Amino acid sequence: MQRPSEPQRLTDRKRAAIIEAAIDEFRAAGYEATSMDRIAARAGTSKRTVYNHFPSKETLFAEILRQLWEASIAGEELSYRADRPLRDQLLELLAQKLRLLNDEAFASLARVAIAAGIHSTERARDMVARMGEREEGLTVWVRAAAADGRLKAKDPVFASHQLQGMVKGFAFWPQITLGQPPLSAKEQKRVAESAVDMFLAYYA
Amino acid sequence: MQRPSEPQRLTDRKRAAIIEAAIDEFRAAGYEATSMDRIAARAGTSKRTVYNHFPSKETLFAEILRQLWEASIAGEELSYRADRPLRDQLLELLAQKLRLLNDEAFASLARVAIAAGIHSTERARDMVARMGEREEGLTVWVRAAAADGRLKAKDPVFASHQLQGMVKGFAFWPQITLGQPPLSAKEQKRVAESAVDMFLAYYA
DNA sequence: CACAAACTACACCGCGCAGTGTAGTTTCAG
DNA sequence: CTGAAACTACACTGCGCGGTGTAGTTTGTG
Repeated sequence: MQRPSEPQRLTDRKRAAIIEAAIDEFRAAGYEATSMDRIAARAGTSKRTVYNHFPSKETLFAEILRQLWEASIAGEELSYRADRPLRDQLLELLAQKLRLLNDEAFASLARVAIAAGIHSTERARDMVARMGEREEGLTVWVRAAAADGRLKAKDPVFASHQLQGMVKGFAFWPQITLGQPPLSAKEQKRVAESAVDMFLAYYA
Repeated sequence: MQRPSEPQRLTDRKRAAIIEAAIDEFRAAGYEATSMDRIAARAGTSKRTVYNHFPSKETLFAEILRQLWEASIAGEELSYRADRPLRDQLLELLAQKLRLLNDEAFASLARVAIAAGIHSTERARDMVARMGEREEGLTVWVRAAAADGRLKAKDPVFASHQLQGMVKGFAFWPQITLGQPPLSAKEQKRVAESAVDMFLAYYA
């Protein structure tokens, strides 16, 4: 028996190496500027092997996006609890969100996906659908708290987007679009607490 | 005498046509995927003429960025007034901001610039500097209001980023990265009012 | 109207890329 | 140990790109 992280079969190792190399290259240079020759070289395989695994650059790219997406949605859902303070629950929710946003795997996905989506309308459509699901965590919580009478948010989707906007403005967009460094633990705490307090000052 | 929008000299008309075509092409396909042949064709000139005006694709691209940037900073500054309600002033500030975010010229710049900056670190550095200035309008207002004792924002930069985050989460990032349609006047109003009220509930 | 400046068509170069075909070598399960 | 499956090196095609050079035409000013 072998650990799945180190596959025994040569073909699996090669495939993994190709995907890893492709992630690095696409992330560093984007879709257009990345060549299959470079990917093959970095993966330590022949170009032919790359094409034996993936029929085209487009296919390989799609697989990368799929893998990164799956890697990024490992987080578990936190559900509303009527017996706990709103502030504590929201802070936990945001902490989870910030953990995701600061995760390098997720950031890679976002950069590559956004870069790809900016130009290709159809690719952008794919993203819209997927992103929608991911936002749900916070939204359902807000909806539950509102239904419980503890938040006066008439539109949970709107309210949760407001809250997320405040966080992403510090912890996501600058890192994705301007290559800024991720937030430190201290900064994360500050951003989350301030956002939650402002949110509750208005909606509680 | 001739209107500057329709230059008389052939060479000026050609140059303008090239720039216009380049904006369209770069916006539609990004830097890498746009070819000089296509730009020339769309501009209705020969490729040689393009190269007579701009020594390289890179130069042309830089000029596009410069032009779009200048077109986008037409807005005048609104300064803090001690004799007016905070809410009214903030709403005006945000309305101005939303007007800019919804402006097609600005959106074009942002899309092209972000697409360019995502991969090239040096290009991203340029953007950081420029964007910084642009944010200043709201920040100086917050600082003034805080100095006047009407806002308890200890960190004006942080507070103004929070406010902007809420707005951009609806009116900027979805449009830039996911190709979503701009906000209607009604939606803009809602976003601005809700953001300002939340902001004041916390900081006033 | 002459003439310089600008534009055009077009051929051309070198390059790197996506993708293929082939002939030979390595891997590894039965 | 055998043999199929997988990998490798490498040569090659076709294409589009950025950029240049040239010879001839158009434009518009003095």
